[in-house]
Amino acid sequence: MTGPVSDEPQPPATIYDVARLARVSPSTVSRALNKPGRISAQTERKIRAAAERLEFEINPMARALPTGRRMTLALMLADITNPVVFGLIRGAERGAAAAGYTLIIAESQESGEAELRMLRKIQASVDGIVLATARGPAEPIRQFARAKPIVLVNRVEPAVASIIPDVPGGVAPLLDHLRACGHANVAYLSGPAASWVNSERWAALVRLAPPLRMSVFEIPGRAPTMAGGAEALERVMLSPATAVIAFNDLMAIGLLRQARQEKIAVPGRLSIAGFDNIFGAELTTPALTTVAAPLEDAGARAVEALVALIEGSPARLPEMSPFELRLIVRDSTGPPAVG
Amino acid sequence: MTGPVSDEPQPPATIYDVARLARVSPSTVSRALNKPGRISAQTERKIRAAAERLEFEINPMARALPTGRRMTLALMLADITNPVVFGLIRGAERGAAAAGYTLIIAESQESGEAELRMLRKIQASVDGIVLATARGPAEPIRQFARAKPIVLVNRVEPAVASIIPDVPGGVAPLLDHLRACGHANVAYLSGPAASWVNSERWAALVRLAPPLRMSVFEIPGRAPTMAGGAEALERVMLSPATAVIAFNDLMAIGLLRQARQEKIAVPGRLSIAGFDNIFGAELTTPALTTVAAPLEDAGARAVEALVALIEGSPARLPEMSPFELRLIVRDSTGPPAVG
DNA sequence: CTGAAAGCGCTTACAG
DNA sequence: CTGAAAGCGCTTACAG
Repeated sequence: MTGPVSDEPQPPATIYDVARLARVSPSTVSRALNKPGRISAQTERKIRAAAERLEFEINPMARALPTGRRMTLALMLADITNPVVFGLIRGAERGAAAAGYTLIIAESQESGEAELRMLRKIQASVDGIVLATARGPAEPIRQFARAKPIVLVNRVEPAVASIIPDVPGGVAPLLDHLRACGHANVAYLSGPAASWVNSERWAALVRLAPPLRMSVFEIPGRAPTMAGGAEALERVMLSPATAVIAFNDLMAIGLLRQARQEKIAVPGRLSIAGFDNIFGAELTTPALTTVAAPLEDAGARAVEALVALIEGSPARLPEMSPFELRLIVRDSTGPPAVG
Repeated sequence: MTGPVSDEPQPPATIYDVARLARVSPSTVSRALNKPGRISAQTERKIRAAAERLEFEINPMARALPTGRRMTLALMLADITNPVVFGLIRGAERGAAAAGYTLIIAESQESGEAELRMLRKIQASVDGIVLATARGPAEPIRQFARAKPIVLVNRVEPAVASIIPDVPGGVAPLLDHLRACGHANVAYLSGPAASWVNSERWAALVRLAPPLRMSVFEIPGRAPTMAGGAEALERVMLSPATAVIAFNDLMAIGLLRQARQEKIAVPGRLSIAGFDNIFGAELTTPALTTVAAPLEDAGARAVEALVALIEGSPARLPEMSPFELRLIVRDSTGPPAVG
């Protein structure tokens, strides 16, 4: 009396329905669907046929309860509207799908407190978390990592798995390029103080500039956005800089457009470079010189590492080599005009 | 013997832990946390204090089982890398957070089959689905909508809630603008055949062009991407068109850049317009004329409607007025050069 | 290889 | 207002 599958809405089939149709016990259905091979071939066939007929899909919530495995991962971002995160999202999404996990996206809105709140809230819903642009203090993050698999992107904390860029490897060629163009005074238009990448980039500049006989100084950005970049123009023009390295492409584009609007020649009067190579960086006039990061790849690798952490031996952190940065020279950098 | 909260990783507290600490039964804890007011104020205070002390966070999977409420929504997209979806994602994310739901993002990769597969897969994990760029056939979608709350964006199906743009309201001003510039032959560089918006735009052109004494014809796009737009240039130049309306900004930008590369004057020889006003549309040279859609707002409204469907009376569909489109004239459209 | 039973962490009629 | 009990849909030792 199971009846044919009708067109009318029906509650989704459970393993009990499948069991009844296949004339076995629910436990056997569970085994057949989870560990193929541990069951007689014939029984398994019967069960699969029944499951198919009833369009059975396992209820992930019900499975999660006894096993603790939610088959869900979270990607935590500081700001989902920044184009830089698209690659990360796409890569993480692909990686999660490949490993059979569902991905949820969470946003901290550039706030360390919101970050912690979200972390706490989603904790019970996910098996692990990729913390892509952590802004919060170190201690809570470390504690979280002890309780639940976490992979950091663009940040390092002792005893927490992380995947980071080879920052000096990206900054050096950029600085070389600017030096070769003839720049001696370079401003760094900085990003969020809580950003690890921001500090690292500044540190790399400080270390690499002197040997090249270049001066560097920081112009603090108000926000890592186009508006933040545009606002900085005034201070840039007051400074001795002939070239600006911005924390990210968004700021670089904002600065570049503001300069164009004020008839300041780019790159003649001011060379401008960014980081990330976001969508849009090649669309500006002049097209933006930038340091590209393989973010999609990084997102995928972060998820892979996370899955390894979840499914593997909890003892040791996965090995992760830094990802390579690549200088893309376009038209927004060049020799300073003389005079 | 509950002991102080230690720094070491501990399994998350359950309502049983809270109950023990507060010296009440688990049922009372559940009530106190879910329906404040139905419990004596004193007991409730005790329970809240205990919950706080243990950093209790309700286990959403466990709650979902008896209630069927997962507090999770899905946003289903055709392509997560298209910048046009960012607004949608952001709006949906905000809407979901505001209503206390978690959002998961799913991607169909422009395939109707993958769409159905994903739909089936996530069904048990979510309370409802925003289907933002449905590409699949109508019947399965309608069936799904009968079993589970669904809100369509950019598509209509009988008896399924949906939120759509006022397409003619966006196409008309664009056509007027091109007519005023002096264009008589306009090509429509089309998008995916399965896209409702694509058909509607074409339909609007067909209806609105003749009264303006304009000719329109379709040039089929291979893909709704920059590459798809670039590829179309050859056929555009073979045609009598002096202006092209592209299915979306991505295609318009691809076409525009290809034209620039081949030294074809934009807008002199070819005026180009797109739809959506994505990030990047104002960065091109010339800046792109486009029809902007309030996608963030649409995403938020779609989620609101979905939540209404989930929590409200299941009988009637929420009323939803179409969202307004707005022509943004920039520099990629203008009078055709004579000769 | 297969089944009966207990349990995952909640909620909610049902009593009191 | 509060508690004991049953049940949500699974999984997994434990027997056989």
